Amino acid sequence: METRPARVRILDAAHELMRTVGLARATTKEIARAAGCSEAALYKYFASKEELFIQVLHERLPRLTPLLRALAAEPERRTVAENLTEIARQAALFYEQSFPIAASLYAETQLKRRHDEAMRRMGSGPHLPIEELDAYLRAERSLGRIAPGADTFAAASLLLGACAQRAFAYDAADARPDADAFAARLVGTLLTGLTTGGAGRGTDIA
Amino acid sequence: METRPARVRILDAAHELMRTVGLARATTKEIARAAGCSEAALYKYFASKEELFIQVLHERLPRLTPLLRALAAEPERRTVAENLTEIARQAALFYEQSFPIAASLYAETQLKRRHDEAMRRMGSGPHLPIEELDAYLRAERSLGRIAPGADTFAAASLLLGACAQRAFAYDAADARPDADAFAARLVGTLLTGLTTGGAGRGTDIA
DNA sequence: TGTACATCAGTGAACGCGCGTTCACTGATGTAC
DNA sequence: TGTACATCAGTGAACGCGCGTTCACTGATGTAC
Repeated sequence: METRPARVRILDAAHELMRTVGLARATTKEIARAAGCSEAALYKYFASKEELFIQVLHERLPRLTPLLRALAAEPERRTVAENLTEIARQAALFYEQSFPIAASLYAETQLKRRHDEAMRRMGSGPHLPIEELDAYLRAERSLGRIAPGADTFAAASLLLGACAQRAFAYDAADARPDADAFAARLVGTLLTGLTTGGAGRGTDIA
Repeated sequence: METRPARVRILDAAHELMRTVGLARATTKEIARAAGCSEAALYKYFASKEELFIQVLHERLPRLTPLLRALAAEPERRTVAENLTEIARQAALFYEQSFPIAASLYAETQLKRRHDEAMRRMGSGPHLPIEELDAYLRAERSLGRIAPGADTFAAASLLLGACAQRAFAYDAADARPDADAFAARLVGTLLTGLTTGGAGRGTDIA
């Protein structure tokens, strides 16, 4: 016997189906079956199927913001390399989870536009992590822990971009790089640069 | 009066609709209307709608490979910074074009799996540009034009990741960074690193 | 040249199916007296 | 305590619609004699 409230079960079922079979095949019939209720019950909790999907996007996708804000507020608890490696690791996992669902919005331009606008009203959106990492890096620069001329926006774009791309570049090949090692290597290269030093292969960063 | 062959018109129409209204609303009726033929005509050229989409993916999406192969074969025609900036610029435009359609496959897991497998058989896929850029960078390392200890794979992931993310991070905010300036800033930061120098703000790289 | 037939690109109209959504309803629980 | 009514979470069955696909067909062009 299922004890969680029906609304929660429906959201979870929809989320799971969006991940596994994709937005297009996440039908009301399948969602109801997975949630253990009737199709009609969906409409007691959500005005429409589109409304249900919007709620899944709001309530079920993870956020990167808490970590980034926390580090920007107190950068000095750890070294720059440690902070950045933790960010990259979490970002890699974040995108791995959220990317497939976020990407599938491109198949439904109209739904995507609704979602984009809702994001904009909340001051949120997929560019936010970049801005927040940028803010963290500016804080580090003020502290003199990275070079005074460092381009913090470019660096934020590079690091988060690599983590995001990891989510989709490797699932045709199904050999995604391990998140920990990947994070360490990215940070090593980002800190040192390609022209200088021979800092080398990631594992000696941590 | 339309003179191009019907097959070409159908592929173009499907491509255009996939970009504009999305995979889910690119119906046979709309494709036929845009191509200026009947729905029945689609089935004279393609076995099914899914087959048509697969062909669009094969025949209409641009490729990054030619540029990357050419630079890997003859790196010394220009400086490393110039080569990388050109790569980043082209990659930014490449992802801007191909990303929305590629992403929408996540809504149709089954179609995506078919496409992924076709890619794998051809030895292609979204991880290929990373490998090719990696190969180019190894060539540069052999020539001594970048540091001997440089992590070429991490660098390739950073640069292309940022270009790919640019394609989707900014279309909710609809204020995408200009491709040229963005490319220059990324390369500047990637070459110098965050800890060293004060190379600064991109424009003085080109 | 004319005629009979073959080929070919393409169509209009229909088909069945699965979808999101709605409607009238039910059975369990709570409440007033 | 018993009874009459109200509320509430949820349902089975049906609805109309739009979809991908198919079928029998057409009219134009090519070809053999």
